[in-house]
Amino acid sequence: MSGHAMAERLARNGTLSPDDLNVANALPESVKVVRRGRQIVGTDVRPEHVSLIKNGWAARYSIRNDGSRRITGIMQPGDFCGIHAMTGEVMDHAVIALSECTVGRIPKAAMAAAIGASPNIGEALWRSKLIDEAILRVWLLNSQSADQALAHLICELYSRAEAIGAVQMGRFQTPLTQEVLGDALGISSVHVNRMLRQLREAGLAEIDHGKVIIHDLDKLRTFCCFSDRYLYLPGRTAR
Amino acid sequence: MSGHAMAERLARNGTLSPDDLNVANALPESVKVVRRGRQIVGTDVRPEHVSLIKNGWAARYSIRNDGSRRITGIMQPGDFCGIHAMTGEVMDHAVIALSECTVGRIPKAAMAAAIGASPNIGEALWRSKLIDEAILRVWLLNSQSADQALAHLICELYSRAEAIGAVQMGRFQTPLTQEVLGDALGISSVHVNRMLRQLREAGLAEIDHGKVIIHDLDKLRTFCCFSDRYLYLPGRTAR
DNA sequence: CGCCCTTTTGAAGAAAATCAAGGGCAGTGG
DNA sequence: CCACTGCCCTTGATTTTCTTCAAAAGGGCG
Repeated sequence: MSGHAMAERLARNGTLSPDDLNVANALPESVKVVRRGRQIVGTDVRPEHVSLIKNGWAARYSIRNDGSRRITGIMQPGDFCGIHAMTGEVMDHAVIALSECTVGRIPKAAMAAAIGASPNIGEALWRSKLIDEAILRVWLLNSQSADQALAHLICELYSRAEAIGAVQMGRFQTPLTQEVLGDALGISSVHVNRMLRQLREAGLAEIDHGKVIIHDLDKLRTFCCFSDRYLYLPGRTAR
Repeated sequence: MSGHAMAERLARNGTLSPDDLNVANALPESVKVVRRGRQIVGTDVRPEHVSLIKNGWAARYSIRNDGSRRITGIMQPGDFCGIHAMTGEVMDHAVIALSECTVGRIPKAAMAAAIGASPNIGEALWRSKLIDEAILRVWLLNSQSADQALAHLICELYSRAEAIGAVQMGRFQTPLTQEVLGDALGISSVHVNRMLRQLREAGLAEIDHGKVIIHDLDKLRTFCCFSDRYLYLPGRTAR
C-alpha cells in the first residue's frame, strides 16, 4: 500500500466524495515497522492512534488465564486496529504482528476532526466495525466442526486477499502457521494438521511453505457453505 | 423501562449533556410487542428502524446449513438491535424474542438526524457497538471448556441484569432454556444440563424455574475468571 | 386429566485434546 | 561445506470431552 493508505482504505468501505477524499488524504500518518511476533497494540492500553496495517499480516488475540491464546481476528493489509481510540476506550484485546508489518498511525484527534469534517468517513469506519463484528459472528457460527471451520477460514482469507489484489493463480502468501490457525479456530495445532491433510487429500486446498493454494474453490466453498456476503466486499457494498 | 427509553439507554453508554438529552428525548419512537419465539428483526432485511428492547429478553442468531441454530448474543432490556440500519446495511443475523418483548423503534432517518445534532449520541451508539464486539470476543475466548463457558455466560448475564436493576437477592428472572443456552454456548442441551448440575453441586449457581440463582458469586467468578471490565458498565464507563 | 415443553439421566459413539516421538527445512556458525 | 539449532510440520497412541440416541420424569396450563 502506497501513499495515503488510510484514504484508500476508507474509500473501499464507503462512497467518498472528492471532498471526503481530500480530508482523508490530509490525515497525518506516522509509519512504524513492527517485527514478527511483536505487539502492534497492547491490551489494557488506551490507544492514542488509530492504526492501519499497510503491509504484513497481524492478529487480534487474548490470553486465557491458563496461558493459552485465542486469536479473534486475522488482519491483512488495509485493516484497522485500535479504533477503541475513537471513544477513549481501553483495548480489551491485543494485536500482534504475524509477519513483519508496516503500520500507519493516525492520531486520534486528527481522525476525530476528519470524521467531523466529512461524515462519510465516519460511516466508512462504522462499516468497517460492522464487518469485524460479522466476522466474529461467523467464527462463532463455524466453531462446530473443525474441518468446515478451517475450510471457511481459508475461504474468508482468500476472499479478503483477493479484494486487496494479493491472489495470483489461486494462491496467496500467508505467514499463518498451524499453531496460529489452531489458536484462531480454537483447536489444537495437531488437529489443524489433520484437518489440513483432509482438505488436501480431498483436493480442496492446501497450505504449503507459507502459501495458501486453492485447488477447487467451488468445492471448497460448497464444503463449508461459504458466502462472502458478510465481508461487504467492494462492488457489493453499494446498492 | 418507561418514557424515553432510548434517551435513558444512550445516557448509560456515554455522557450526554442536557442538550443531548433533549435531542434524544425528542426521538420519535413507535412501540411494538413481539411474542415469545417471534422474530424482532429478520435476516437479510435492510432495517428501517433502530430497535430497542424495552422489556423482555431476545437473542441474535443465525441458522446453519444443517438447520441448527447458533445464538451469537443475548439481549436484555435496554439493548439495541438493527443498528445495521444506520449504514443501510443488510442484517447478517436475525433477532428472536426469547420471552414476550416490548420493542421501541426509532426510524433510521430520525436517528441519523439526532446523531448529526449531537455527536455524543453517535459516540454512545459507537460504544454500544464496541461492547457487542467485546462480548463476541469473550464468547470466542471461552468456547474452550463447556463448564467455564457456561459459568462465564451466567456471570455476564448477572452483571448485565444487575446493571439494569433486575437482580434481587442474587437472583434474576430469565427465559433461557437449556436448549437456548446450548445454542448460545455451541454445545448440546444435554451437555448444558450436565454442566448446570456440576455448577449446582459445586454450590456456585443454578437455574431453576426460570430464575438464575447465584449461590456464591465470588467462587463462580473465580471459577471462570470473570471480570466485568469488557461490559463497560456504568460507573466504570467514565474516566 | 392430558398434553406439551422442558429437564434429567443413561449408554454408546464420535470428535478433539494430549502426550510423545520423529522428520524436514532454513538459517547460523564453525 | 557440513554440522548444528530452532522452528514448524507430521504421525501414532491414548484419554478426555462432548454428541447422539433413547427413555423417562416433572411442571404448567388448557
